[in-house]
Amino acid sequence: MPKTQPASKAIQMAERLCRERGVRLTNQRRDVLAAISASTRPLGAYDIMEALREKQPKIAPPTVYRALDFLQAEGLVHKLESLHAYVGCQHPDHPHFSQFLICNDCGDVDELHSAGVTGSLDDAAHARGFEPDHRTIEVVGRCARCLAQGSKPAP
Amino acid sequence: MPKTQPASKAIQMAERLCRERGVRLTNQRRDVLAAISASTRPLGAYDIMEALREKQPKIAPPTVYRALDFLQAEGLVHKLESLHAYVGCQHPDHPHFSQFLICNDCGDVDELHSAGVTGSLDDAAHARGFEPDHRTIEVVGRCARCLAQGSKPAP
DNA sequence: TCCTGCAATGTTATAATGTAACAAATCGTG
DNA sequence: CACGATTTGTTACATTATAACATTGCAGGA
Ligand SMILES: [Zn+2]
Ligand SMILES: [Zn+2]
Ligand SMILES: [Zn+2]
Ligand SMILES: [Zn+2]
Repeated sequence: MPKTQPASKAIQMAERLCRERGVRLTNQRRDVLAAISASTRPLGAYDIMEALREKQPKIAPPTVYRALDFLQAEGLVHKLESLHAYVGCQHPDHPHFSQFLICNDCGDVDELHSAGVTGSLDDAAHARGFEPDHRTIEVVGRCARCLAQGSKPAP
Repeated sequence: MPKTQPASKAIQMAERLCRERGVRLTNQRRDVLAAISASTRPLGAYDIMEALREKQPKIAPPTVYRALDFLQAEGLVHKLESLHAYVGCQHPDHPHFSQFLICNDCGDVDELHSAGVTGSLDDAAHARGFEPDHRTIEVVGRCARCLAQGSKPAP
């Protein structure tokens, strides 16, 4: 199951959340979210720019990065630090901390929300007197499907 | 305690480990490790290049990145993905998975080795049929010292 | 309605990080 | 020394991200 949520659903959800929060999901921001949501893979900022270039031939990096900043702040997309790429959040309607499973073979990304992981990490931090703010938790390996078939479907 | 290990100790340890493993800690690699170990903060690749420029005025990026690749492969340095920077490993003499606590105020980095964190993360991954290979676990927040004094000692 | 202030976007240029490709030097070994 | 393999040098370029300032668009009040 490469994607759990169709792009249109993600947009509808984002519309609703932004309305409720009194923030503006502008056309730019919606288009960037749509590009990310339409992809089965994480997209880099410049990939997104290419995707938007049809509608906006003159689009430039700051436009994309600004939209990404907004979408991240609203919890609508997450950045994968180890890939320099962005994915849509699967549960933007409630706050959460995520962990990401990134398949080395097929490139699929799975978003987890394990309370145990976050809890043990925060415990370890608190034991050093450290107060966590933002967490980056990413695991690279092989997904169930690729382990099963032992091939590399999408290089 | 910004650093637990003096630079000279880190070099000695690296010398020993590389000898035991039959790999070569060349001058380049030692110099890069020394630069990282001498710093109380994570260094970017270009920071390292600047640090080496005294001895080697003509040094270029590939030289630094190659040394970093070697040092990472040997577990002598770790990369902090969220900072695009590198730190020396505090326990290079035995294999381990690390977690990093990164202070937003003073920039200090603490390397943890919590079996609980790694265990719960691997459990969560296995529950999805995922086989972990490499883990990136970084927490940004405020360290004990900065929480205590409430100021920003080194901006 | 029209002004006005702020948020958002456009635009240009550049910074920061990282790699490809090939040549030259160096090292260990027979 | 000759050889192959590893390491380093060198040049050029690719990728990711931001600074700075101009312009546009939207909302709320006079
Ligand atoms: Zn999420
Ligand atoms: Zn896979
Ligand atoms: Zn370590
Ligand atoms: Zn601190």
